[in-house]
Amino acid sequence: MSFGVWLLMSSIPFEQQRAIALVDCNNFYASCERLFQPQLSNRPIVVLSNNDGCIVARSNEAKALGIGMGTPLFKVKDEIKKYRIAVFSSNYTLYGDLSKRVMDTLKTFTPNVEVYSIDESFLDLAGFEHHNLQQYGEVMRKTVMQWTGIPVSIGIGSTKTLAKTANHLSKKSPTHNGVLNLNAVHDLTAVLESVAIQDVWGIGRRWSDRLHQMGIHTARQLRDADTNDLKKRFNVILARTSQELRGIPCIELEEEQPDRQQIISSRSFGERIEQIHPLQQALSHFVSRAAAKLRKQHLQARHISVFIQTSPHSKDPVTDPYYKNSQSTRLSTPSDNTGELIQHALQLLEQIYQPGHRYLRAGIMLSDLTPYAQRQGDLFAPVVQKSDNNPLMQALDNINQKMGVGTLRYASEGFGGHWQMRQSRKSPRYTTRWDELAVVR
DNA sequence: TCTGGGGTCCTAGGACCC
DNA sequence: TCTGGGGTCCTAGGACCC
Repeated sequence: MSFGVWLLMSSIPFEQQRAIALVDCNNFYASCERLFQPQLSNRPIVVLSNNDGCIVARSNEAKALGIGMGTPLFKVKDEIKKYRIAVFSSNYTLYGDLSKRVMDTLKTFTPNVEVYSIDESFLDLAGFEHHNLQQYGEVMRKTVMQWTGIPVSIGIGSTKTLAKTANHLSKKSPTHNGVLNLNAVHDLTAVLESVAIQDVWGIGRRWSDRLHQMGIHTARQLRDADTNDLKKRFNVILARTSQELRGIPCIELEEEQPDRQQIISSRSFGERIEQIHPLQQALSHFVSRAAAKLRKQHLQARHISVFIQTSPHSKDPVTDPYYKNSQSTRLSTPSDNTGELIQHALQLLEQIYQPGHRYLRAGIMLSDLTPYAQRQGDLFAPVVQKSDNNPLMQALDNINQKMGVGTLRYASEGFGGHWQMRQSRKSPRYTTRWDELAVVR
């Protein structure tokens, strides 16, 4: 951009304030479960992490009972009985499908949508200034509820961080009708003063502790802190957050999903594993899942790593010491071939496996990913057909897509051993399986 | 007894190059 | 005998997010 053009743009006196909305599904997993079991409408609900380990979602009733996010299930057993809390294993097939319905609904309100996570989207409302954004948000909210049955909250601000803040506030206070537009409030400073520093997007435990020590306790104080000082004492990320609170956009909307940089597949086991054989099966399974994901995105991996670990919560460090290790290797040429990647993974496992430990968790990571279309061959290796041209991988993916994940698999994955995770309270896949549809009498 | 999984970005420091 | 300085790439680790 030439200097003249820059001058011209920056001198436009009444530049339109940007408007970004953050739409967030309320207690998303709990809301999904409730949708198909309306008899639970006033009962507390919690949804568990993989392996039924800890609580990752709570309905408002469960929150009101003081059930904390991330609490291990066994610690709240009494409360669950006492208050008849409904408990579900996580059902990602169901949540993923309902998420897509919500996002599709939102896309009818503006074409510029960044799906930020399974239950959140940023919407660019530029060009909607002639609307009353408060009302527009309320219509959005009503429509999503009517079309999908999922309640959402909406926050609007001139940057992503302010939109996040608005969303946080809209949930806290019922007077906003689930929609809060910070662009329209009279005293933004007072509003930001009411937001605790740890509730600002991008400020986690560590940083909020350090900020408190520096005397910065609220969003307003972070907004007014010296940018260079923040950059020096923390890093540019925090400096950007401060700028965003000032209304200076530093984090752009990303409508196009960038290519993945890594794909991880890992799990805690249903039972502890000591032998190498079930570990081999589990890792083969993890590689299969990751490789399928890789092919779905038309990527190939150049780097693979394997990790295994015992429980960090072991009671006796002498008989049951904590052990974790990982090993990785660089492939001579990028691959998306499940069989080839399994071979590498199992070789890496040999290098780090130590007998005598009770392993709790293992996983693999594929990284250094490049699009298949841009692959570079190995000058000295025989030409191997991969991905799109590989009929075996194609057939594998096609069959598994039609008949269900895991229908066709590598023998090294075995047939379901102890390593498989516990999911004792999973609801049906109401919206994606014919044989699990809800029945109306 | 029982404590998730999958991502991103940034920085510091070492190896290496010219 | 005297032995620089600037740059890039890679990796590990730390912080964050949902």
